[in-house]
Amino acid sequence: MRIATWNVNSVRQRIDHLVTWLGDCAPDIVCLQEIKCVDEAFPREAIEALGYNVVTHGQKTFNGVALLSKLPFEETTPRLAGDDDDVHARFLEGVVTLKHGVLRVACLYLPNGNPPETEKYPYKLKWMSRLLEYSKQRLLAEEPLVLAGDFNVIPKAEDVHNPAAWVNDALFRPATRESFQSLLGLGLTDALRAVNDAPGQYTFWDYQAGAWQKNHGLRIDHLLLSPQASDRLVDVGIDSYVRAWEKPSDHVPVWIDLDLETA
DNA sequence: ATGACTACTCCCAGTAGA
Repeated sequence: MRIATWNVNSVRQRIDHLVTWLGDCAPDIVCLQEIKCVDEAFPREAIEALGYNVVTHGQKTFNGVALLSKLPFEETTPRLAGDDDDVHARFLEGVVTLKHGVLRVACLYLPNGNPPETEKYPYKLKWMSRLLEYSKQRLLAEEPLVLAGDFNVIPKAEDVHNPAAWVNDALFRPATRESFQSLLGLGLTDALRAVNDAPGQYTFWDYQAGAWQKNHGLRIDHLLLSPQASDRLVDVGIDSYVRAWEKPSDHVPVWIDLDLETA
């Protein structure tokens, strides 16, 4: 069972890349972020033609998330609980049936939070505390659970080329990193770090200033696993090669292989 | 470094991203 996450930075701009990569990677479930379109504008036919079920939670211009799955969805739920006034399309949960029980996958696009002296940063921290509460509740079920997406969090200094330049950035501020650590404190496992402790495992390179060519990247796209999922973790990969394609997203796909039997 | 890219939008200069 391969589960992937990718911030595509506009699915309509990236549909050719997405179709090619789906063929290369052959994931069973995919979490997409920043689709940047309403549900009706999502290019679902091209993806359904590859055998995927498609569920979107879109928004005009900004944000927007989608789930693709070769297994049928038992249920899908948009929006993260805890703030009825939050209209950003940043969260979509899907449940699929396994041979024994279910697998729950939450696709998330966590707020960026910059500039940190504006209301954007408190919004980010509140969103993270809502995610913490969601995770606490879901972990009580003791089921395979995957939180996958663009977290906009640099967890540690080894996850950014020049950490000193990022100390006051919303992606790397102490309060941001502490909130991410509290997720791990609940018993969630950072999948990449479970198999690879090397520095520089980047998932994002800015478009500006030759960041890709200089390998000035960030690790901000993550898959967090409940104990029932991390027990089944076999492999993790970062498909950084797509960043070298023409007109790429600034993020690249990250995937995990879980040894789970399907029905 | 006032910067750099890319994508969006009541169409095109302003906003957002990270």
